[in-house]
Amino acid sequence: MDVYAATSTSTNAIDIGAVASRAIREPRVVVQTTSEVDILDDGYRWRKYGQKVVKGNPNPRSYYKCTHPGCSVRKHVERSSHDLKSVITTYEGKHNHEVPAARNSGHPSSGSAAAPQATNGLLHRRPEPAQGGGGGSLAQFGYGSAGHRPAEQFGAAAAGFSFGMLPRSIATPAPSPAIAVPAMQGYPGLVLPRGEMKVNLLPQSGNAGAAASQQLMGRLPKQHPQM
DNA sequence: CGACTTTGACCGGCGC
DNA sequence: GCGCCGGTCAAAGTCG
Repeated sequence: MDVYAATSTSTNAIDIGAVASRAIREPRVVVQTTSEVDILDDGYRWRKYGQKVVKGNPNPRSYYKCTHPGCSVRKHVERSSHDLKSVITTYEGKHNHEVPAARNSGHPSSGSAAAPQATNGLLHRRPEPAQGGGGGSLAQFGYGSAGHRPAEQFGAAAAGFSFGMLPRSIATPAPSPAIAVPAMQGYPGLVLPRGEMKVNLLPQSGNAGAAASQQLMGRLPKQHPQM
């Protein structure tokens, strides 16, 4: 269970697939992160609008909406039932605005702004310690679209999405281990706080969505042989 | 005072 | 046709 966490080689995996289960035209990005806290601030402002306990998972799933006017991006956050350290965040839609400069990263120059803990994204009230028991951060991205232009759309989505947990402004100078994925060099916005990141581009574009999800979930309990 | 979280109820879709 | 489940809304309450 704590294999990847213990190895200090926290890994973020990104799975990009097309979820064809639904004819949604909004890009869907699933980010799986290993973290003590379930609030990963990606730089955007979110308003929680609901929480529900879904079947198959004792942990409640939270629903968030981007508070920016005109931006209808939604985000679902739920903790893995098998691994309490795993937090699965699902983004739906893409932001049509810049990240509000005011969160934890207003002034990259100051340096302190991108403090390691802030990187993790603690919101106002959340006394919980970030990454207490050796949480690396394993993030897994699953990308679903209508099923057309997988890679292409991914790029668009990723870019428009900023895709990361951090505004690209501090992506570079951040003293904390914010790493841009080499494989994702095409997407400057793609950054994750601490940990490495692995990108798995699922070649399919037809309907591996379900498969991808399944795979995504399936690999939770069992770790990757490589990680 | 404003912004945001919380919680229960309500609605729509799907499966049996 | 009924029941279950996931998702969203809206009102109240809390915190900064």
